Amino acid sequence: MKNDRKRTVKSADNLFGVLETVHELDGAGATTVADHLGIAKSTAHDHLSTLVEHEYLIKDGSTYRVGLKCLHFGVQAKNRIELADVARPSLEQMADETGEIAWLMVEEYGKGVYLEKAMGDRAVQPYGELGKRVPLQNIASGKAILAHLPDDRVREIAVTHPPTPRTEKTITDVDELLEELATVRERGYALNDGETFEGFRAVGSPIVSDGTVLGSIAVSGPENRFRGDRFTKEIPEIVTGAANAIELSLASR
Amino acid sequence: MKNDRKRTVKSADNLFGVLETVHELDGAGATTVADHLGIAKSTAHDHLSTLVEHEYLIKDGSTYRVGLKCLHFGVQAKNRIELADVARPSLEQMADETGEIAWLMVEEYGKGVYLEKAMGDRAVQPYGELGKRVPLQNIASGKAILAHLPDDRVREIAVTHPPTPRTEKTITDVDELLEELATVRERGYALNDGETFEGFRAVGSPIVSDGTVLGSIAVSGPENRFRGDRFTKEIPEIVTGAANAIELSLASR
DNA sequence: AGCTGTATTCGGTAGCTCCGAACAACCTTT
DNA sequence: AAAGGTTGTTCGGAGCTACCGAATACAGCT
Repeated sequence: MKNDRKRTVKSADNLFGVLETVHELDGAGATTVADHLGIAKSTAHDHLSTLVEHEYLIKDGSTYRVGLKCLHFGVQAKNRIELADVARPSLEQMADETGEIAWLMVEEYGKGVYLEKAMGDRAVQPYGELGKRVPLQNIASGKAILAHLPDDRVREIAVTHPPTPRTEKTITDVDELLEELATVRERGYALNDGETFEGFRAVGSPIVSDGTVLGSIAVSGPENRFRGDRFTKEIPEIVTGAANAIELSLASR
Repeated sequence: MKNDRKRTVKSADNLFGVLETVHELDGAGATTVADHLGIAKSTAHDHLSTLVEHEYLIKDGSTYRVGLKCLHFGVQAKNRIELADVARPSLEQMADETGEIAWLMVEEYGKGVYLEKAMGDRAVQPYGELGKRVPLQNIASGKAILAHLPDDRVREIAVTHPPTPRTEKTITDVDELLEELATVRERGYALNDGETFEGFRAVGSPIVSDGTVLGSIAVSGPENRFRGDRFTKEIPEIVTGAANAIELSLASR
């Protein structure tokens, strides 16, 4: 009934809950955290103190903030991903050629993680941030990745991480999604037409090696610079070209 | 006697212990972790499972590795530090002018954290990595920071985080350290003459604003390129110049 | 001074953590 | 292919602790 859950350390729920709350709110006090998690103030306080003692949080007056300790963990994980190194020059080239922002994304636990970015000279940044974890289904780079995962995994992800419908264009139906993914697979790139933010578009392409998808790259920008041939031909060509270049560099090592 | 420790969540010791062990060993299994921490295999296993459930670790066959979840936490903490943004151009300029590596460091919990780096065209990287936490006393950037902290705080740090003597030049005596810090304060920059690695030198300068030290910048490289006037005049001038530029940009916002 | 929101302390018990020992899975070795 | 070694994993239970609630201590208002 309720105890089919694995044998885990229960206090970790609260411990990480507190840490993640402080992160989410970008700094918070004991009461705020307690309310946010529905636990007693005193419990929140115990956990906050614990996290300070272990140097994961910093106490700034009476608000707590996340410290830098996690940075090294994340960087280590990122450094292990060969793709991040290899993709860097291609990302910069894409940013240069288009003037927009270029992103590198990988999948982890059914979510997309932004690993690298390169800013073009006209780049605006309305969404996304290094390390941010986002649903895969309603963004170009996410769909590029999903297109190369088995159907049942896609369904699983769609169920466990339903996207918050942000605009009326957000895809919510799984079958509709799978259909679009087939198209993506066929033509080699994915589009985001205002599904995340109104007036915001993107083109993404997967990085595939030995039949498995390692991640994806994408270029995004405002709709007025992403229309007509530029949206359906020029930029897709740049992005798929860059993806191919990355795949080649990966193969030759 | 032993219970003057604050009221904290005890299982966090093991939980973070396990996480940090996996990080330190760059991937490990249950037995390795258990031995490393001196706890029961089963306990290590429970905690590893817990960390996987919370998506902080990734299970790769039978070894566990740190995942990307922490990346966002660290990036948030870093983004909050205005200095990181402001220093970037100056770091790149230093790297260009010297051809070596330029670093930005801040202090947290008595340790130095590498926040940014810029690579010159001859740069070699023998030490340090983004987010890495190192003792402050035996590196140029660390001493630059310490020089602007109150003496008793320096003593406290020296006691709680004694540096592992890596070469015979490593300073271990606190009074000797304080004396050197006075010199640093006076001339405006700190030196590292093979104290961390044999044959490796560095020049560092603090970033001070309103009388408090926010962090430091440094340039490091092999001894054969860091000698004579270049080590005692040229590079110090570049570094202190860059530090001043950063302090000015910080003041005008 | 009073009031209203915070953070923080602390006693006590329901419930969890941790160990040890058994089991399982996977290898080398013979 | 069986034996032996190494690892990961499961599970019962004793002892400790995480959690709540109530009390207390601040801090900033009016």
